[in-house]
Amino acid sequence: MGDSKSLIHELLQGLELTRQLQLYLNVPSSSSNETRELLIQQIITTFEKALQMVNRKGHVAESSQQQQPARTVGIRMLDSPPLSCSPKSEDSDRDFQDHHRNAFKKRNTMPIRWTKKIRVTPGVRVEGPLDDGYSWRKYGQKEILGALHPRGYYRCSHRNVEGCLATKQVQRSDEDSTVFEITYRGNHTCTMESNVVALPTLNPNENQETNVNTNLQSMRTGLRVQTENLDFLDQPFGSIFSSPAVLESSFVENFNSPSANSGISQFSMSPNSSVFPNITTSVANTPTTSLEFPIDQFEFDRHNFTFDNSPFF
DNA sequence: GATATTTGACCGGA
DNA sequence: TCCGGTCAAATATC
Repeated sequence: MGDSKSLIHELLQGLELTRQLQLYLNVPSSSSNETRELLIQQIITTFEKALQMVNRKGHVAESSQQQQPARTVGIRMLDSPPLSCSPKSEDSDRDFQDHHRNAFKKRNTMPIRWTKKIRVTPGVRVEGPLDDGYSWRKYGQKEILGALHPRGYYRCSHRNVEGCLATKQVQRSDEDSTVFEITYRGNHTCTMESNVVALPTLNPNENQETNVNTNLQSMRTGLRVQTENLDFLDQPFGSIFSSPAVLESSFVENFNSPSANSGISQFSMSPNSSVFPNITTSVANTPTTSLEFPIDQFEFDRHNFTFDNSPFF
């Protein structure tokens, strides 16, 4: 029963992605090129998932008594960009807005959730604002049982203005204190483009480094990548593309330097210290990133930095 | 004064 | 009942 629904959902998602791709084929720009590739990737992934479901269904039918190992697809999705986001989720978001007060008092069970890991390595200072392009406001911090470090809770700054319900949680890894795990929840429904640093690509496998580098260079040159055409970001699948391919820094300051606030953020981050250039950028619209970090180097953990969804799933 | 952060209290799912 | 997630008042910063 649930499998059939999921299957239909995946197929519908593939259909929707295909339509979006069709739209993007009419948008001649470099950023949309990357978006197209991303869409293609998503479409492939979606149909792979659908096939997996079909296979699993068949397998279950063949041996109905055999226990399935904890829904591997579902687990994957938990840590993935919100491909699990369904057409239904738009209604869900609306519901959240209608009843957001009640809804957010409850444990956030939003299915749109994905995690990434970021390693912060002391040593080399790189300057520049590097966040996920959104403005976050911290609304809570909590000690987590069994965790050495508290978990920070952030919500989109535009929540009040536009009712954007995106949230994220940031927690420092117990095993490696230089690693932060960031869990994103919900889609950004805000249209504050000024805060959106282009995140057009999301290939977590081979392009991650290049993409981030590209984004950094875009920021470095003061370019702002147009997001006007990324209307689908507000759509159920949107967060797939708004998911942070770029590492953010806002959490670091809250864990390391809660007071410094210069308006210029300076920090380092590179998958390879020799790859990433130093960056200095003013980020007036991203107050949470406008800090000078004590952390000298901000480094992609190329092994840990993952959407855990290779390739997305 | 406006805005952001901190932190203790509360709520509710598991 | 526990504990993660959120609220909201107090506080800090600009």
